[in-house]
Amino acid sequence: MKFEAVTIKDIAKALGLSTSTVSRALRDSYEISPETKKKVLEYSEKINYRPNPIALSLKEKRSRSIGIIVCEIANSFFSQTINGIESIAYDMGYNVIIAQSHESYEREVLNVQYLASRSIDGLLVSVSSETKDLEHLRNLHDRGFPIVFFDRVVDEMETHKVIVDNFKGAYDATIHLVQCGYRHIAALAGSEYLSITKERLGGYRKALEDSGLTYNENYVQHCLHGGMLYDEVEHSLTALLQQPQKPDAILASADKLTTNCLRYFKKRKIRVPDDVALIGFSNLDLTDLLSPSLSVVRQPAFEMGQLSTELLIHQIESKRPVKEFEQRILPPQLFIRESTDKTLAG
Amino acid sequence: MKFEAVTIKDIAKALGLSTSTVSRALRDSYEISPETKKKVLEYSEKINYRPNPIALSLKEKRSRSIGIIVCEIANSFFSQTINGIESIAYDMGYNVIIAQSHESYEREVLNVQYLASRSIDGLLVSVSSETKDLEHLRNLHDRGFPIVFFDRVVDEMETHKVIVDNFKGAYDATIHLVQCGYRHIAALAGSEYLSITKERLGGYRKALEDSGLTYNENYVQHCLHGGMLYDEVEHSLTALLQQPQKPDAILASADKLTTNCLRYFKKRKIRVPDDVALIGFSNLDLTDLLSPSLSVVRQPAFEMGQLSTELLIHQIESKRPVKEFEQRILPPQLFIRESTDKTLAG
DNA sequence: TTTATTTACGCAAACGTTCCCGGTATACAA
DNA sequence: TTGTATACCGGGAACGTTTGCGTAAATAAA
Repeated sequence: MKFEAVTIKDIAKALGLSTSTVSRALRDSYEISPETKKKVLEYSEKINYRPNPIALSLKEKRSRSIGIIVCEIANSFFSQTINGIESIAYDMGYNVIIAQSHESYEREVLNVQYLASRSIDGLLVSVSSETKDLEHLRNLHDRGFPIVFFDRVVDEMETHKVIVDNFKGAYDATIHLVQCGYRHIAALAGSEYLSITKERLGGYRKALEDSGLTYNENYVQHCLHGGMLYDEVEHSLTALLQQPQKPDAILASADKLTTNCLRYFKKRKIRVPDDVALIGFSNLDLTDLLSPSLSVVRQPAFEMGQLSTELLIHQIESKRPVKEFEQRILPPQLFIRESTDKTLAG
Repeated sequence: MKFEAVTIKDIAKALGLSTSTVSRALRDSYEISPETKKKVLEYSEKINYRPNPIALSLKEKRSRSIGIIVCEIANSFFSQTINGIESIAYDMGYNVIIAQSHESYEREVLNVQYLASRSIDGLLVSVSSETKDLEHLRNLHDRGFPIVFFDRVVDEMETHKVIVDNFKGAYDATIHLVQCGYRHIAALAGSEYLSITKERLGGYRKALEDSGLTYNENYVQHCLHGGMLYDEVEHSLTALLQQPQKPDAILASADKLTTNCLRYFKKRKIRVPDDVALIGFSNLDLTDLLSPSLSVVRQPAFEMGQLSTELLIHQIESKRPVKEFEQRILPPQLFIRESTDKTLAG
């Protein structure tokens, strides 16, 4: 079933004008008499004329749409980011096309190719946790295609990047644990390939050292899929709890990691924070309703989306190739709740 | 910054052929000799030729993209539905453009116009909770534009519809409450305009009557924004708890309604289920981790997305106008946990 | 050898829009 | 009367692709 829309030709025919005249009348050109303009405007209003964006795209060699690649939209952080992206994009006359990698490198590559072939004007990317090789993106980038990374960025490419201060987030969270009296603090981290993992582990380690605690390699476990798979988390936690000196606190460095941690403890009837404390990175808006309520490091997701989009559209609309790239770092926020603070339990 | 892609003309020029020959060679037409085909294929592979979808769309009068309108992607039910939609759409060579109404009628209308003007081939809609007037959709539908409703459907329009058996979901949940011994069961419902609200309240009422309990109007409260605004929920719950006979159980008929209910009880230190039991519709995947763990009616969101998309694409690709429309009803699933079952408390 | 058929390719129109390059009609000055 | 602005409008190419039609050469049938 095709859906026939009204075109500029229909208007021209109906009014006995040429398409060029109609086009100019619609764009309010000085070359068209007021009466003709009025006729054209009224008639196109009447038959509800809408310019065909496809035809415009073909002529202008731009589609006024941008692509987004994230691992999962069913992740609070990313859905909040997307809200930020949309708010700016729609205001500036762009629409967004969202693609999910589901943390798979293969799907990420396919998505990039797919979006590129759909002639989008730019790309907003947060890489999958499996991504090591960047050829699929470098390819585009080298040809001058606008790409902005957010959250999960890569060092190897020179583009705009918008991240949260992951080092500080993890540092503050760890210091908080130390202040609460925990001395055996383990880290449950995401994929080793990810920038955020490295930065967060860096903050964790520095906080330990600054507190006079020793950094212990065996206290750090990685989950390649960032907690998407419960089994992975279970495996890592079991390993941590089998250490000669059991950890008394855990820093989880991703949303799903944090909640799956809690799920594990609940299953095993391990009490939080009495047996082990838990703090994690999370943008869920019901961490306060969990049992126990969760202490979290929260990221300004909406703002990250907005900022990334502004940078991207700015680059898209820039006349000259952009050579100077910015890296913006936004502050995380720490929320203290029952899962780390025994005095709050109740 | 524009991004120059390689076209069929470039290939033609380089190989000393006409564009038609190149085009046919690429489509493996029988009219082209094997040698020419080989040359064209090799060269276009070498320079990484990708057909321009914009040009194709213009010619074929279809964009191979479908629009989705939901209230909020940061809602588990909808993000799961979108996953289902994407899984089918991408398989069938369509991409999806997502727009959010944020439960605002005005934004829904704008989104419909925007998507329609982007020449999408079809629309997947779950209306906003404010939507009463359907002119914006009927307009398109009357002109033969493919539209499929899911979850929040409207009676007034003849199209494919995919819903969950809301009546049964609410009925089963209410019967469960009765079986647990609750006798004063209130309902916290969403917007009165929504199909799901009516259906769920219908099931609630029937279950009460079948159990020999009287349906009490004062036990039903509506929240126009479906729980998006905490204040609305607070207001409704306060009204319910001020009834002469305080309810001993509540059926919440939307995701945000359910969680905000819990938030309210937590704030007021109202114990669940001891002071009041709570069961709600929800697709969150951590209702088991809440305090107390939540009894819920869960919807097959992913399947709804898949099914809706299949129906839509089928209609888009149908040669003749589709006149016979289906309404598919999927079964909900009941999960019993601590918030209603005192024997599970722990 | 003549005629018919096949093979392999090019030309040009079309999709909807913009915009450069004209053209014509009227008005007014020389 | 001629020249020349000015105001208004149309023709047609272009964006990248597909496709109906035409046609030359090569081959097969007569």
